[in-house]
Amino acid sequence: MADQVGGPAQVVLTASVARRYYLDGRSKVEIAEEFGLSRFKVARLIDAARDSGLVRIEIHHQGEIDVNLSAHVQDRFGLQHAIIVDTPDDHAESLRQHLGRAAAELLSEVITPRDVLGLAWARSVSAMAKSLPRLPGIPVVQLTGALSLPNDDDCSVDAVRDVARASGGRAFLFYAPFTVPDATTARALRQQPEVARTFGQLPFVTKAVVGVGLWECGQSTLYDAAEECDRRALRHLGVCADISGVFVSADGEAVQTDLAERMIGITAEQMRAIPEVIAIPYGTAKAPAVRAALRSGLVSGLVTHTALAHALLDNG
Amino acid sequence: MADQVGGPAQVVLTASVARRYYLDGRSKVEIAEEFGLSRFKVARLIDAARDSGLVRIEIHHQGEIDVNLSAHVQDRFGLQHAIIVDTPDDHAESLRQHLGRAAAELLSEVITPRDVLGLAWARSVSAMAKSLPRLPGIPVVQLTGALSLPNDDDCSVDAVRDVARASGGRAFLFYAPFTVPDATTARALRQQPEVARTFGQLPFVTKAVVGVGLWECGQSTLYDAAEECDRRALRHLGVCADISGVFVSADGEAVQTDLAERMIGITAEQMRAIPEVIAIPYGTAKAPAVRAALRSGLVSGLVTHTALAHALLDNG
DNA sequence: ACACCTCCTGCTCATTTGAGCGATGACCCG
DNA sequence: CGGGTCATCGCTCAAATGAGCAGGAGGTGT
Repeated sequence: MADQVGGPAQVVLTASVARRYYLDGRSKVEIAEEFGLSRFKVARLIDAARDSGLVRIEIHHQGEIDVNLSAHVQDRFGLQHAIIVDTPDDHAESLRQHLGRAAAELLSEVITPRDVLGLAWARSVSAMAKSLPRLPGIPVVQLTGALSLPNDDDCSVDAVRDVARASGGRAFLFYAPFTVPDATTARALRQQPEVARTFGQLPFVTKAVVGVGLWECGQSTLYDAAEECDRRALRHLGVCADISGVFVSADGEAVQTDLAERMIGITAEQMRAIPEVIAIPYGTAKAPAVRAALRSGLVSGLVTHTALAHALLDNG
Repeated sequence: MADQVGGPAQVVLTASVARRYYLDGRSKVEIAEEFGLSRFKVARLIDAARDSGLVRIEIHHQGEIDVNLSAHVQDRFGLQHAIIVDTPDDHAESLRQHLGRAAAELLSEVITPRDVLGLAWARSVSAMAKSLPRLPGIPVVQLTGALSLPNDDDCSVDAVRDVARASGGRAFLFYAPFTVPDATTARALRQQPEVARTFGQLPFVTKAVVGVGLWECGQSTLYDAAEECDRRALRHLGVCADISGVFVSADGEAVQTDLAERMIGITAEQMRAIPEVIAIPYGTAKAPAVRAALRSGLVSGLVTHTALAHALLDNG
């Protein structure tokens, strides 16, 4: 990379040749004829131009997406898709909107008319649904029950309905909470026609969008909604992340929990059967949970922001 | 050039492929295998990456030389060599030093042991001589007589002697003024052994370095040294530039003058016979003279600064 | 539903390109 | 001056590449 091209005449000649080759798209043979050189000489000049740094090649997208980081993350974690949105902004609301839009673009790009779409409960999923443009007429399946938030403005049922409406496909949805007080109630709820019908579609789901939570206060809506004893119990079981209700440990293993029996939602096995699961996490604090989710192999697509991506890579 | 690559997944894929191709130097076949694509698809992705501006290729030298401008000037005026030094600085003294150094580098690059070097009188030539490193042992020939400047610190004789000493070759030099009061004296001087011997070498000179002056007050040492009647006479003859004593009009034609008979220096024909003549002009005011000199075909190499180069191109 | 239409994909063949090789020439040191 | 050393140059052959073409999928407008 040291500037070892030669004297100034050599530098100018090298630059001219490199310009013709890289910018004007001429072949080396043409250039050789034009400059009265052998094509080998031209090739060596071009090599020298690259080695010396005279020719600088940059890959940079002028949109919101950090392509280099995206590719790096995708490569590092063996993902089918990774979209890293470059936004300095770290307000949760704004972040969610940006990621939602990016995820919507990604989804509408990868979805085909033969897909069956699954949507889990998450604010980021709702944000995505809001930005989603026209989709082919595909079935949309609700993956989890609903969780009420203090300032509740979205819920998965809306998202499923909205997306199904936008696509013109069938909507498999149900009205039930994500968690219930006891396993019996959960079993009963699962027997309900709408729930059973919806969960019966799970094996056919080919693409899903989920959220990821870190099993800590304020980092998972499920955690925040759980009783203290469940919080502690799951922590003791080594739960690190919840992927829209599927619990995994820091090393990516699915964790069996009592809480799961009291939940109305997709299981780890069912999620693993889905060919492509896209997660939309945000906030650097969630890095350990996202790492766990990626290690688990349950998640094959990631839409997030630069800060979290860096956090993932720094200690990944 | 519009960003028409597709959705975010497409963008990331395109960027990954482009990175492998341009930065990692992989072949398209390798990339196709790695990504599970056809090599045609890879080629199209790479084309798209270039067209969309995702891949940006810049050619920029991190030294003093503006390679793009140099190439442009060289191309525009059909020169063998053009070196444009990028210096914001426009103090004549400093400019001369920079250009002198660049010209010295150029000369030491293009000179071969079989060359015969001619040096004209000019401050820039002296500046070059000062920066000139070791040269092969070649003969050095003085092309013109000397002109005394008010604050005289250099003269061509010194330059010739210095260069010859540095190269270890023979020095053909003489001590005579550039201009004398009458043609008879000039003829007599040309008969002098040293002068005759030196001028006898002119047909063998293969490379020469000269200065360029604009035939106006303060833009040519020859003009400044001339009598008012000569100044006017030459202006009426359409003289635009003097190339170390060779007068040319704005359209590049050599101009026959009375003054030439009273000068001890190289003629237009002799200069035209030299395969490579390098000029080292500076100062934007001289642009018309440099254009004339380039048009004349007498000068085939140019070493100058960005401002003058731009001035040349703006109205070239 | 049907035909059309456009875009996308992958093929073939001719050209371009890269890696390695021997020859030539310059340089260095005795 | 002469031998050794090194870099540079252009060639050969095989792989890589680009241009043009035909088939097919998906979308669209009656």
